Amino acid sequence: MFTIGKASEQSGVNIETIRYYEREGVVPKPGRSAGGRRLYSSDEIAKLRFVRRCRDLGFPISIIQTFLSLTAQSDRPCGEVKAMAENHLGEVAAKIENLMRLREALFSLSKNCDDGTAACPMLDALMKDGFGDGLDKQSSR
Amino acid sequence: MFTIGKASEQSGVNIETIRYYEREGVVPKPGRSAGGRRLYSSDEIAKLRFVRRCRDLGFPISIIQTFLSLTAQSDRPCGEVKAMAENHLGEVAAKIENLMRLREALFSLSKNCDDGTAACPMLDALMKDGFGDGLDKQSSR
DNA sequence: CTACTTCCTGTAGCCACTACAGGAGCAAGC
DNA sequence: GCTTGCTCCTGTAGTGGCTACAGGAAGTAG
Repeated sequence: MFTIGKASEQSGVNIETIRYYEREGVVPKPGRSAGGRRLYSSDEIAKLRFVRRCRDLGFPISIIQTFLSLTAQSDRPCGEVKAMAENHLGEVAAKIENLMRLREALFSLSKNCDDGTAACPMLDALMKDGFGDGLDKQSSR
Repeated sequence: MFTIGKASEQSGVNIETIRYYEREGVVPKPGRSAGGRRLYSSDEIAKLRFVRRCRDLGFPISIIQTFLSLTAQSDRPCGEVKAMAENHLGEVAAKIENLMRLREALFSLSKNCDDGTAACPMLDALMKDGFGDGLDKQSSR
């Protein structure tokens, strides 16, 4: 059994984040020592690591909770998992496209700026009436 | 002079967001009608539109405030603006790279999933010990 | 026994909004 | 003048996913 510090080290999840996950019910409450400290088994640490990897892949907590309940079943319904993963993959791809359009817009705005001169053409373009209002929101968030 | 609804329409900024920007001091407080309603001039609406465009480009509010104070100066120090824009451009490019790595990871995980079968290899891979802990955080947020 | 580290709970802050609740102002039609 | 319905007002709370304290208790090394 491991204290929260060791669990954090081994799972790669921040201590505060582990407690947050516990509060939110993402992972089950661990046992406690006589002095009231959390004690994690290797299995519980594996679960934390799983959550972190899913977060690194950009899955939201709500999806990860579904994943966790699926991993708890002896048969792991692959179809559902695949569908959610591919849906997320689509979102990631869309985000990439948006960001690439954004990058182009930023690039063409900034390349007109000559260093050092007054009357910045980039700010002017953003102030003007007709300029590109076609960028998607959410793109960079 | 325009009420907040018209200002919202013309600037593309949500009504609630306009009030939020006012509270936060992003844009100056507008005048009021006898009945206490906000009244916006065309200039103030242009400022709101400027903020929205910058947000669409992914600039954080703090940077936009700097932009606004720069546009208020008669000479607009282009060097500074360009530096901030290029810095942001770098961040966007980094985000794209991270997301592309993410997309690859998601793709290779999900393509091993055959629909319908039990024992999902994707979930297995994420549970296992040795699997890729090399993905960057923040990448999809 | 002391100093130091790790842990505990609870709360507040981050970003940039968004979503109410409960009330007031205002324009058009009758 | 009165009603209907729309827009607007303030203030507060919620979103996601953490992160950062404050103030105290437990454990450990010398």
